[in-house]
Amino acid sequence: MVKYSQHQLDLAFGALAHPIRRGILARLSTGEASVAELAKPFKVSAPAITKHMKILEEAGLLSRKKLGRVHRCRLEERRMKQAQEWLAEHRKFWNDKLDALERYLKENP
Amino acid sequence: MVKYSQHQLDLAFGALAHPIRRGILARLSTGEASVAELAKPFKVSAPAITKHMKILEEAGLLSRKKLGRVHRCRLEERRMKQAQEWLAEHRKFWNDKLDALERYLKENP
DNA sequence: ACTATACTTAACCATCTGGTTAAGTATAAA
DNA sequence: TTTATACTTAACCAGATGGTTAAGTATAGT
Repeated sequence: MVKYSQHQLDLAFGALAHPIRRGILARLSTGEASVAELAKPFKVSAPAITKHMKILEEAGLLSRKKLGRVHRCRLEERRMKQAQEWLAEHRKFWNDKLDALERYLKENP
Repeated sequence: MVKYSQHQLDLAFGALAHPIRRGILARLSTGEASVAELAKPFKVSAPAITKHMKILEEAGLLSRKKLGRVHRCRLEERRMKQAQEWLAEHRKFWNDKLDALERYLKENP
């Protein structure tokens, strides 16, 4: 069952594969922000942030509009949800296994 | 709140960012398999599969033991769960937004 | 008009990814 | 013992990632 474009999932998971980009997404999950605000916690150059933004944007996880010279950024929840759902599709199996694993670990500490 | 090594998450999400590797994981979620069995659905060379296996293994998503000349592969549920949980940590926010989005889309088709 | 701010683009570099073919190792089967 | 099977390693290549510095564009403030 292929619900979403494999390529979109590639881009979404690839975008999640870097701590700066996950940090940006985490920050955005609490509300919109400018590029400068998103960049603040990280000690890399501005162009490095621009590149991360581009990867997030091309993955469809983030969108923005320019207000004056400030770029107002927001999460794109739909694409984010698709990544979540790929994992969720398999969660039943994994959870079955995890339940067994956790029982085992409880009984064999 | 950083529950897991950022680096481990990098590797896990990076490993999820390729359709062949997601296919391998999906197959493994239904039970153990040999490398040849995992490779079967994909029309790439054996060394290409070896590399995908290595990426999955280094991400901690997959383990194996050698029985004779066959490598028996299985999912590593714990690491898989860590990736799931990073998303889950943010799901509350996202779901709030998604709920709002879906209400909006229902009312503004 | 000038200067500072917010951000991007260009050019460069090292490393990783994702594929190939050819060759190698270890086990099983004949 | 010879051969086939299961898989890996080596060597190569193209393209993407992730960082840098230097320079550019557009808007805002003085």
